[in-house]
Amino acid sequence: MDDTSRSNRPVTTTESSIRILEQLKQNPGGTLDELTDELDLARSTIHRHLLTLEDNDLLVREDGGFYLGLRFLDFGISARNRVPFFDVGRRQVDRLAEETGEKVWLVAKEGDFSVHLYKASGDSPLRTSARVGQRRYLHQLAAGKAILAYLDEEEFRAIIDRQGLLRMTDHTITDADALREELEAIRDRGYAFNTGESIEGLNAVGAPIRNDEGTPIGGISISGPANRVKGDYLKDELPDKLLAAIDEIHINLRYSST
Amino acid sequence: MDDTSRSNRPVTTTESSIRILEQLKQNPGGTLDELTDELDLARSTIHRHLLTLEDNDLLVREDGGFYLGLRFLDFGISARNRVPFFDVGRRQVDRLAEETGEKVWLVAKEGDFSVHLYKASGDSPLRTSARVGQRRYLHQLAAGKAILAYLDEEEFRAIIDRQGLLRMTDHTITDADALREELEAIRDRGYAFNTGESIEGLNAVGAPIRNDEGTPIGGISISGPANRVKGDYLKDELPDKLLAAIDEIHINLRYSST
DNA sequence: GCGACGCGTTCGAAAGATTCGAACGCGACC
DNA sequence: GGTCGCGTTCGAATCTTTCGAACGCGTCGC
Repeated sequence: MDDTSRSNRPVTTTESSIRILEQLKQNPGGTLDELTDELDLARSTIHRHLLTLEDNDLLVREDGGFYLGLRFLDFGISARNRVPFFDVGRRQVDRLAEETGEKVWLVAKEGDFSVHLYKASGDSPLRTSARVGQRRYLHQLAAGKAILAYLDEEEFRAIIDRQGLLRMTDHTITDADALREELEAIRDRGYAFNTGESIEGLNAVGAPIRNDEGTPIGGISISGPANRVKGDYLKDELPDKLLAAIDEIHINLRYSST
Repeated sequence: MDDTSRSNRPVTTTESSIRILEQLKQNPGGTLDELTDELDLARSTIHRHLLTLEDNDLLVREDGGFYLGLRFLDFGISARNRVPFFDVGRRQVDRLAEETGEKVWLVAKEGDFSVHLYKASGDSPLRTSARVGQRRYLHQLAAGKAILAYLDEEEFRAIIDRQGLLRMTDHTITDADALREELEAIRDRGYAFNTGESIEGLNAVGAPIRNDEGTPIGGISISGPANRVKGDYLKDELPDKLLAAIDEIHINLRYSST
């Protein structure tokens, strides 16, 4: 561990609280004893943290278990609303979903990850595991690869170094050089494809949302089952519609920039 | 301060972190110096907290300011998804919005408050200040009053004692006895009205969602401008539709209960 | 009706992390 | 070239967290 030796160590108390919250997110309704088993902190310590977090409405106690408080929803929605392209992006996502009938996602880049901001489902009954708020690696998403393609080399390399290229399916690109090639193709086209790279049998097109300086800050993807979303529909029709939506967003961003 | 003397004091370090986050929610993009002014903590202390929170993706640094991280969205959506009636409730809210064309809210009771979980807008262009995630006092909402009406006397009294009856408009009920009478009427009817009690010119009907034991755990409200939403439409038509939706939810809750 | 179990709660002492204030670095602006 | 704004670093003092053990209370089983 290199963090341990750093002179400006993090605030470990806060980190303990965070770890408790993370654990409760993963295991909703956990009890004090369960948390003690899982967390390598003294029972009484965890208890004090729980009391504090409860006092601050960050967690609630129900039916003999602890749960994340809905106050997180306030913080979360608040964070989302401040994403500069959220409002415009959402409108375009709704429009795309209606137009295509497919599942359309709006995502934001934050740190090394893509965060799912908003989804519109069209009328596809497709039930994926994706949920608003989730973070995903950039390399395993259509919109994510589109974002990677427009990052400067330095940041791209840093992200790959830190996060690696985790394999999700047989089609996931896990080789840095192969990814570099792919990103070049994406830059040529202006958009990215995802053919079963995150979920087997799920195809998608993605394009980046970029700020005034051209830095990618988010993206949109249109996805559907591989047996229907393929061929010209996937290669031409969807990208056309997608790019039109992205253009709209970019225009709006230019005008509304402070 | 009576908290200070309590033997089991809260974890003050965590509370400092929370206060920093609250401050950043209120004042997005704040700088270290701004936070120092506002928070009565040493600059270097706040700095260490910021680093820690940043390390944990709870906040991000952008354009020379600190912002809440999108990780909160993950926590928040996660918390919302665990509300037992959320899925069913959302479907019914969508249906009601489509049926009536009005603005429909799904709320949950958490602690002393109502939390806005989900909204469907129908086609009303009405732009209220309400947002998903926000907390409101129970006494100033239609759904909130409906919830209060079915709480046991003990909890009702405790909430009023702790929170009081804050006035929002001239029509807000701020007298405990008047509220008691109103709640009795609500119990007779099975639903509650809100006639400009939270926002001048905004009327609403609300009904409670109750668990197996009859304890209210949430609610639904249908609201619209007073000049249109009034008379028989408000008094009969909307309540009928609302109660039908609530019934649906209750039936679903019975079946899906563990 | 008695004992054991699960769960949350409380306590005091020991140790360890947080807090503080001051000083440093860096860039931008004038 | 000086100053302002902002983030960063440091070491010492102290205040708080942490720990483990014990307590209270309800519930289940016998």
